[in-house]
Amino acid sequence: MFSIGELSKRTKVKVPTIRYYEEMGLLPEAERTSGNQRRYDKAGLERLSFIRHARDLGFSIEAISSLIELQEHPDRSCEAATDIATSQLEDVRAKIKRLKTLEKELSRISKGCDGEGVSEDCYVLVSLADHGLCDREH
Amino acid sequence: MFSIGELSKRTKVKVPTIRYYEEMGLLPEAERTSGNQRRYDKAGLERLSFIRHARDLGFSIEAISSLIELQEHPDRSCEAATDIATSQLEDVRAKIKRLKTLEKELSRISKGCDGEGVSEDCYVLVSLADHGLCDREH
DNA sequence: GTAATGTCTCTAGTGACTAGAGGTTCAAGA
DNA sequence: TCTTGAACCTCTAGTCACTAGAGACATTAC
Repeated sequence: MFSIGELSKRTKVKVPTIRYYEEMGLLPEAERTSGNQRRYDKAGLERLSFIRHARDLGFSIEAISSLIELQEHPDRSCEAATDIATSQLEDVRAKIKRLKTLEKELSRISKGCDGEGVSEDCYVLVSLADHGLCDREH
Repeated sequence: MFSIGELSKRTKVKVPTIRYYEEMGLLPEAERTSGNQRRYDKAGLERLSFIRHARDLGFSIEAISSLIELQEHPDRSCEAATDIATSQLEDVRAKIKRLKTLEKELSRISKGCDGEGVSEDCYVLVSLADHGLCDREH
């Protein structure tokens, strides 16, 4: 059994974040010492590692809740889990697409001014003011 | 002179968002009718279009504040503006990079399970539980 | 026994909005 | 001119996933 600080070190999840996950129901309520401090075991460590891994991959708290629920019922169909993963993948792909468009536009705008002139003539400011100067929709 | 609803239509920025921008100091306090309703003119329209365009490109409210400040002093050096744009571009590139790593990992994980089995054997759940199964750091 | 560090709960703040309540003003038609 | 209904007003609170800080209590090492 180890403390919340120890769990934090091992998982690299900050202490207040662990408490937050407990409050959100991602972690079960931890056992307590007589002095009311949380104590964790291997199961707690594994659960938090799962959460951290999923968060790193961008899954929402809500999605992680569903994934954990499934994990706790090993006999259920895992369709929901693959659905969640697929939709997360689609989200990520959509974000990449949008960011690439932004990148092109920002790069074009940035190149338009070397920062040595005066703001009146600055291509950055001028192109923000006039959407018509953009190459494409974004 | 036109109303906030009209301004909203023309810029495609929602009415509460316009009020929010005013509160944040991005828009100057609007003129009011005798009945206390906001009225805008061409200058207001241009300013809001600038903000909207910059937000679409992912600039923060704070960054936009600085850009507007520069815009209002046409004689100042525009170095700060190009700096802001460059750093926004770097941000976007960093995000793309991270998302691409996620995409690879998510795609690998997704492919590992067709959703037809039972959650105990689900590769999605198993790989979230065991970071060691990942191809690379993310 | 004492001091340092860790932990507890609770509240409030972040960014960029969004939603809703409850009240007032405006513009168009009868 | 009156009425109706849409648009407008302010204010508060909620979103997401934390993060920061206050003030009090517990644990651990010496």
